[in-house]
Amino acid sequence: MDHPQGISDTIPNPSVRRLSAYLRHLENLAACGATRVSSKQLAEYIKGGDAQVRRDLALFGQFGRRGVGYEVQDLIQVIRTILGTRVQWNVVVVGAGQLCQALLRYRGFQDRGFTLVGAFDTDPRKIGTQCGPVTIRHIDAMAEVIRKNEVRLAILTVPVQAVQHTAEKLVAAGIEGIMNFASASLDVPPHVHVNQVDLTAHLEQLSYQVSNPQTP
Amino acid sequence: MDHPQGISDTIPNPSVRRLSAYLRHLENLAACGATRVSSKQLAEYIKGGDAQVRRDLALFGQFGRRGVGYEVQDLIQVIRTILGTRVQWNVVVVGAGQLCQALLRYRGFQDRGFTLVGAFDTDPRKIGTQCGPVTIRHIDAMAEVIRKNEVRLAILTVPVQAVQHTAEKLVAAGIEGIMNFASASLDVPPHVHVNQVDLTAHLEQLSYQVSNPQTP
DNA sequence: GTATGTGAAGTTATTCACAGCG
DNA sequence: CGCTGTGAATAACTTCACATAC
Repeated sequence: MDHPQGISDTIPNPSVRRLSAYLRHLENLAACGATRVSSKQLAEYIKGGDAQVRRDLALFGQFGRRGVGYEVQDLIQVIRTILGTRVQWNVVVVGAGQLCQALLRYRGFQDRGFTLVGAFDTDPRKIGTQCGPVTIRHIDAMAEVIRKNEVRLAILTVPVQAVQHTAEKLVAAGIEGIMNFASASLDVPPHVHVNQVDLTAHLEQLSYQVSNPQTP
Repeated sequence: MDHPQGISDTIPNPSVRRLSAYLRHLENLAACGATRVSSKQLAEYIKGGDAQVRRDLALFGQFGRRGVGYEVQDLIQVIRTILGTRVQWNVVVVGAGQLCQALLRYRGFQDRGFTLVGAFDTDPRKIGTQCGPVTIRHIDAMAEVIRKNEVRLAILTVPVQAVQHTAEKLVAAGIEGIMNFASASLDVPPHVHVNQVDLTAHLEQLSYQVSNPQTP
């Protein structure tokens, strides 16, 4: 389906990823009291070209002013609308290790549209522990928490052996998006989206880049 | 410069990222005792096509056997050679919060070529704390640790306001690659590589995907 | 039969460059 | 003038399809 104006309803994946980056910079600018921003400034933030930025933003409408730039607050709202984070998302964390604790205590999620409403584990020693704003509960209580809080997103920080099995529980409970920190590919139904976060891979990319200096 | 055989000495960025994913799957396979793998199997892991996998692997030589597949151990060695992780890298962490603790206690880095040799902060209450295998030290001791251990990579987990200033200290101490968890773009000399890790962005991608079901 | 390696074709994404508006 | 929005050109990446080897 085509939109009346030249607005595509299918946004290229690289653009969607960059939208998050723009949003981070806009948040920083807003915190500093800036009201306007140019494609040039946003381009510097993502270390890309200004044409790239304008293309990305033009994908879903025209709200820059020629000769002037973009309104910071407007752009924040527009990007949050695209990303779906003008509404608050409830999120659960499964696997109550150190990483889970770090995530639960991290302040940034809340302001950006994500509320961590529960954390689960099977280890009896962890259950009952208070961790930031939530208490660790047994994984058997998970489905109920997900249903009652209309949770659609989950963060998986369980060990690699447990990850597929846990993902299945999440899917059965109605979860539609999973951020997975374990190094295993999840087998889930097509309507469930998985986002793999591999911290080792990030170090490996650096190792590659540092070992191959010609790489730009 | 061209290589004698059809081997490019410049590997496309998406391919380098996939190499890490292949490596994770190969590690899993090796742990299960598998000795061979096909492009089809690797493709399933990354949810891509088998031609893609073969292209990626053919970028740096031919070591599959037609009609058979690839040797798991060989492939592990080859990919680690490309990524530069057959040698061990010493890494420091700056910013001794919860995330730092999670990273220091994470077992996966060591086996994959990364040894965390130090962690630093400015908060006097944190200094002296034992955290996994290392003790938190004052940031003034950082340059010496980096020099003595020939550290080239660093992980930044300091708050966003401190990040540029801390990055400069790292660069001055000779660091060449930075994994940055703060939502700010670092201004560093061109020989220093930065890898931005934005956990909020990952949730935003999921939010977008879940909100736009038609997206494949 | 099975699975790789790779030209050729196709697709997607980025950059150029400039018209158009403030 | 400055900065956006965008066709047109370019570059990057992916997929097809098949010869080749086991």
